[in-house]
Amino acid sequence: MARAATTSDAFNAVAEPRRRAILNYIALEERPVGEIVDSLGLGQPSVSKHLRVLLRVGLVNVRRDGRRMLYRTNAQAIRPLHEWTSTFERYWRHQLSRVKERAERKNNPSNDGGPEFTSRRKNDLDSSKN
Amino acid sequence: MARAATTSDAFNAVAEPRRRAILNYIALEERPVGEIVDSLGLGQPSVSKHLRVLLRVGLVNVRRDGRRMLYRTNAQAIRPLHEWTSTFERYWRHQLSRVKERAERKNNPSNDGGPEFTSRRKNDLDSSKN
DNA sequence: ACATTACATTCCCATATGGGCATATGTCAA
DNA sequence: TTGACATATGCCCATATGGGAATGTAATGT
Repeated sequence: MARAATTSDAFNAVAEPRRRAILNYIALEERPVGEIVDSLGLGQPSVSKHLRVLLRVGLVNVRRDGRRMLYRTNAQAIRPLHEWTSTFERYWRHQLSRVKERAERKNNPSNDGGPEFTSRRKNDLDSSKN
Repeated sequence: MARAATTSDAFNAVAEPRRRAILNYIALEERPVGEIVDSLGLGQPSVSKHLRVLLRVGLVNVRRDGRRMLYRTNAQAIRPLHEWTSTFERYWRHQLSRVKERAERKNNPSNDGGPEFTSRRKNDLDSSKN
């Protein structure tokens, strides 16, 4: 099998740089396809296809206005991604503090008995199934 | 051209469900490849390949321990994703409040003169280049 | 040096895209 | 109804994967 279909979820949808660009562009206000095409300098069919993908995963909403289709980012659909990344927040904080300690130790060579930080040993944390 | 290479950035890397699973699994503590294989029920070559991708974009770190390779999630590399999703936080909050208003209006039919929320009109916000 | 363990790579193949072009659709203006 | 606009789709092609099997490689034990 190949990669999971791009249309399957928000994670795949935002993996495309242009789709992120589109989401950023229409986050504030709904816009017709043509404006997106002009602003981002992409082909019209290309933009329509990207919008279709974004629509499928719920990342954008559409509304018809005459012959134009007004798209707008549906920010709520981005929450799952935000939440997933948030679960790592505590980790990068720990890691940052360790980096900080190392830096300080370097400036002040006196051994302050701080914890080790480079190449952690095993068993310093519970390893039961995530 | 086809999709941008998966190895190009964190967004593409985490688009793969298994890679996210791996990141979750080794977020707390470094683990040898074999353990990841057993725990996630994936093929060994497959896991090695995913780890290689994650390593390239900096989402994991490695350390050799005898014949084993201990991988661990480098949470900091996830910050960019977290920050990107955060830029939409204010939007989904607005959207949520609008949904809330609609719900309240529905329960209390008296027109409170609140703002429109369904199908916004054009020009209600500056539309200059993002 | 040889067998074993733990991973990393390489090959091959089916499939998912993404872009550009041409064309089908839907809508509004005469 | 005909013509012009604004989008959406279909088609074709080059390319990027991802998985599984087989094989290469590094490190350990005897």
